[in-house]
Amino acid sequence: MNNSKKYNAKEIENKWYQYWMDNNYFHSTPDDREPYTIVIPPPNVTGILHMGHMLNNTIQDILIRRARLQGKNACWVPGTDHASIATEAKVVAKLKEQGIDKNDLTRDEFLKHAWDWTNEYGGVILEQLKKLGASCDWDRTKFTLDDDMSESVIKTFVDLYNKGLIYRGYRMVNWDPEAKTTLSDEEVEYVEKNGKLYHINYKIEGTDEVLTVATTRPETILGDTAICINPNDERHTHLKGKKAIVPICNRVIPIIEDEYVDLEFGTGCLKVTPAHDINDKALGDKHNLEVIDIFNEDATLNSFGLHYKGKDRFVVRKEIAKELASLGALPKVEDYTNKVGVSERTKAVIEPRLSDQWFLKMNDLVKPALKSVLEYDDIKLFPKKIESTYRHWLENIRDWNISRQLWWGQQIPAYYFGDGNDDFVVAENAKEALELARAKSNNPNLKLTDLKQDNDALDTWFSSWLWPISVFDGIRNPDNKEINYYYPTNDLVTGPDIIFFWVARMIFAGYEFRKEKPFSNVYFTGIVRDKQGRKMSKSLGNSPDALKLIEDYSADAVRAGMLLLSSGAGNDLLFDENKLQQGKQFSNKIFNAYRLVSGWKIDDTIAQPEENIIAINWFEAKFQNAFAEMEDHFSKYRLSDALMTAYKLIWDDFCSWFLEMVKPAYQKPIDAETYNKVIELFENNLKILHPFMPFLTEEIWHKLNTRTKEQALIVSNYPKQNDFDTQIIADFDYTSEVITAIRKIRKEKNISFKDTLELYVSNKQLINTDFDLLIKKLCNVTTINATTDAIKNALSFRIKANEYYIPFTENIDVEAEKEKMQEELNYTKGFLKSVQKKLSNERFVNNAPVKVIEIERKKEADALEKIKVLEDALKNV
RNA sequence: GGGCGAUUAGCUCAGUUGGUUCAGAGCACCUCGUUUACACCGAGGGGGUCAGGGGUUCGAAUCCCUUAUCGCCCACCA
Repeated sequence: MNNSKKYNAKEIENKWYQYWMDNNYFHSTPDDREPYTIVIPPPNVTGILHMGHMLNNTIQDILIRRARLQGKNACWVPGTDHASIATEAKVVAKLKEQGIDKNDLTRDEFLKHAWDWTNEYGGVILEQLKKLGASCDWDRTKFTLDDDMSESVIKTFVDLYNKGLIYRGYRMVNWDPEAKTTLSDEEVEYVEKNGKLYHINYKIEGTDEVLTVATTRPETILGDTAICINPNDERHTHLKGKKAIVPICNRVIPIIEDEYVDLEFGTGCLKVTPAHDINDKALGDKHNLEVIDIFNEDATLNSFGLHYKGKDRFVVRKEIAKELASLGALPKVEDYTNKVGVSERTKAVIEPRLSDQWFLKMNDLVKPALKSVLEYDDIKLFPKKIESTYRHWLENIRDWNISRQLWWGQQIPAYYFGDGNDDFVVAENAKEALELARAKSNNPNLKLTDLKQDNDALDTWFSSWLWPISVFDGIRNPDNKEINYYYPTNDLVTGPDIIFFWVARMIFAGYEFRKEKPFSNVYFTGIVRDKQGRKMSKSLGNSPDALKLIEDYSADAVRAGMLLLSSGAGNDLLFDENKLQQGKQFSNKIFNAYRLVSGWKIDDTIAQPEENIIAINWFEAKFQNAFAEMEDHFSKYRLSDALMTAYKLIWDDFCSWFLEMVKPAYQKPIDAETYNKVIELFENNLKILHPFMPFLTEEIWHKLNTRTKEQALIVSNYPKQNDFDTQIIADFDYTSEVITAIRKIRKEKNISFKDTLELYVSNKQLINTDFDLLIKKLCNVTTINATTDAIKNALSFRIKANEYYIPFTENIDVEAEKEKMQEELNYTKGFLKSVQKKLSNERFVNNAPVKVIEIERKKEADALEKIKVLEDALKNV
């Protein structure tokens, strides 16, 4: 027996993880069992474990371990994401430190650096997940840039292109000047920024008059190609048909009219810069305006910027304001806050920019995804309220810009063979492209070297949206055994922040490429915040080191602690280390329960005491009750409630009640029958706790299980759900109240536990008499006798509405007790009055259900009885 | 600007169809206790006008209206 009173997790956790791996318990291959599949939301390959990952992966591991115990073929596919823009930015930054400029490298040279980086630092997070206990099938680890994954992506692109769903277009897109790439709408976030609203005067050609427009981006005047007024604006009627002169560049531009202009905002005049604003572009298209792009790709000004050429837009903004002021063209500058779009990754301010990009048409893809979630309930979202967000996005979806001006990712499989807009083909490889190009160009002499592949890479999410299919090779080999077995997967556990980036798009991909949903349930975790409710972030320094927490508290404690913190799906959780401490204490409690049991001497010659039989029957029912409750929680994805149920079952019912009831007297042996049952019940507790705290439970399982009926807990069988005796639970609840009441009397009256008390009961029919034995054992009452009138009328403590009596011992302050009885009497009378008032209300009696009225009548009768007894007792004192 | 959600004990949260069990749980707190698993323990206990106001009903934490505060998502107002 281990003499340490404390559970030492460290060595134990490493030992068991190794043991599970050595025995291949995480590995899954298709067989005739029911599959249960989860694909991990692949973390960024260069990422490290943070609190969000811990929560998210703990939940997945709980689900997968439970399924494994249920006898399903559990398969959890791990992997990482190449995260094109984030990783490329990191690599570029690292090269810069070494004095290397990305622009000086060829694509291949750059990719070599990126791969070196990935191979060196990538995948660390997967090792960290092992520390957490994640039981992923590591043999299946995937990376979104693996050859087979990339092939699937390219095949998909070609397929969608051939279906006419992918097109190339010259559009206004979100431009990240720092990463020098476009972004999808989802990659842009809007932040409130304090800026200025500049009022700028434009001269009217041929007059001395000026008109004033307001703008937050004065540098863009150099790209102005019109001024727009509202035709209904009487202030500006005289301007119709005239022309304005842009200050500084002195370009003459038309004054156009459009009802789009808001009469209320600013001066009622709008400058139109079609190259740099999406609305202006629309106006420009409508009125056939010239498009003047004044920016380079890094948002410095180009030659249209005149003497500002080469300067950054924000520098120019300040300088041009000065110049305008000196020209007398800046009548007013006011403070102004507005929402500015920034890159989700680089935080650079986005510029709307016109360029050639690839787009995926969304309208048709959305249709089945809307129906499956919102109409057929084929895919369930937890929490359900997230469905309205989902619906809103899908109903307002716009085409997806899938091209990125990056190298780290799948290169777009479009090959150009000429300078015309349409001089390109799309194919899975260059050889196929050549054939297509020859046909399309009617030039059989085209050579491979005449083809130039598109420089752009695909959006990362264009590979991750295939994840549940591609990890089973279902794109390249749609009929393979694995995809048919594991797909659709069961549960997806992810953060709500990527519902559009990823979750919705996987649903699109599922229906488009497999004609079937990718998963049945989506569990959205909340955001992990600090105690003050702030988001955890590097800059605030409020994010604890995940690995250090595992080190300090053990993986089990961290897992349990995170879950204890957690509320339902979708709710944020406020991280508090005390909860991890609670998890650790729980580990220790269980460990000590093991120590107790393991110290018992077994004697198979002694008969099983009656009270042990009743205790066992009770706990068996109690266990089934809790187990059913847990299963119900699981069915609703209320994992923290499920854990809490197990926590209370083990700590309160098993340790505090059950073990105390069957515990043999000091240095006395325990009968073999009881002992074996205790072990079995202990093991059942370990089974239901295992998904939450896998290491501790595996450790104790092996210590307890010397009968080698099952090898390892992780692959043992979950308890069976049985009908259970609810009466015994109710009887015990009643008994425990009696026990608590007796303990309370002892405490209040300072009666030592060593002093034996006499207990009398007025109505033996009330309870299962077997429980009397437990009362005796746990309360040190020698005899339980039926009351006599003499006892009833004597001074005594009354328990449970006068059903039990303990005669006063000599040390009792009789007057104080009398006073208490009087108080209780008064309260009861008041209570009776309120009940009777209710019962005398005709409308209540006429309208309320019979059941409710009966309850009130019983309350009345009970109160009357209680009053009578109290009055009698007081009289006799 | 539009949509969604929240507000219940000191803290974090449960409360499914309005009616014993509805005012709860865990933690924290208070008191007592070192009894032969565990003080990371045991036993006992206190604590809430269910955000404010109004309404429907015999009856409301629960349904309706309204006010306040907070959060999230979406949106091109220069």
